[in-house]
Amino acid sequence: MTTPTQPIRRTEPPLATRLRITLLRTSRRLRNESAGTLPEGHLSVLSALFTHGALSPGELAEREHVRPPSMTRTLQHLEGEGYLERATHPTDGRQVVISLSPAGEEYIRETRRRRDQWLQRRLASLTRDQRAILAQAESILREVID
Amino acid sequence: MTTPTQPIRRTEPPLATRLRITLLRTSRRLRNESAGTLPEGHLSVLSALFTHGALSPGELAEREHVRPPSMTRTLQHLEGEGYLERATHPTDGRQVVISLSPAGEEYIRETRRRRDQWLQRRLASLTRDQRAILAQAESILREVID
DNA sequence: TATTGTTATACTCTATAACTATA
DNA sequence: TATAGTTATAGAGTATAACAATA
Repeated sequence: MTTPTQPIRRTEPPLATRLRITLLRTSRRLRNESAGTLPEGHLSVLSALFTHGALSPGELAEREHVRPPSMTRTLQHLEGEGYLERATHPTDGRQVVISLSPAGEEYIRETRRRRDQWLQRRLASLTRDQRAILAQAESILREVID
Repeated sequence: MTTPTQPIRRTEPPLATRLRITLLRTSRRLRNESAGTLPEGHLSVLSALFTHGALSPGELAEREHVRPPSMTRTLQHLEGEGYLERATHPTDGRQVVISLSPAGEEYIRETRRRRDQWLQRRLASLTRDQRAILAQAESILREVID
């Protein structure tokens, strides 16, 4: 039993809708590419340390939008895997200073390398003009989402 | 103690790297927009039912890349919240047919509406030419990631 | 007394293994 | 005997509450 009064959709969805679908689909695929089996939240901690240098557990918890006890456990795991180094703050004995170990730095570099490669393989078939459009679109998007 | 031999980076990163950063950042923001507090995996189930119509638990498990017992629990929760309807297969008594309730359909519609609105607000300040570039970029990206 | 971080404990989501019902 | 789904149980990850150490 069909519904003959319902017309087949011919109009293109709005730009925001098209972007939502394609951006979320692309990011899902990108996130699958990784240097190992660390969950996304743990990877995100390594990434923050890679980008911003040494941070305290409290700063990491706030930045990653998790509670301090959750960050404690995440850091314990990452330290056990050898991805982190831990030091005491030079002047404030309460604080702990977390930084990436060489292995942690390599993990994040390798993950980014793999994600870039995944994308690059898909961009390889494009023309110069198509790449230019993607480059311009990236700049536009980066501007408006900040 | 600085490293004076290390030059400040002046060159633009490659296109794939720029896209990776901006697409992942945008998708993270988009995923924050939702009609409620359902976790991403549950939302994804509603979305699959919205797009593909009625599906069995087994089909949903495969499509969502989770194991059948996990899907059973997800469906139990979503059914308890009133987002699903459950029926027995007309010819195969073993199978269960899952479909969206009106509330489930509204949940997914509202989530998509909010995400589109979030994006739309950010696209509002763009020129016609900038929108055209985003539209072309979306088509290009959609082609290459499929 | 306030702040930083950890430990204790519970809840959620997912997994593997074992079980029930139907084909 | 094989298939679809559920129940039993365990393992991650995150949360709140209580605690220890330092400012």
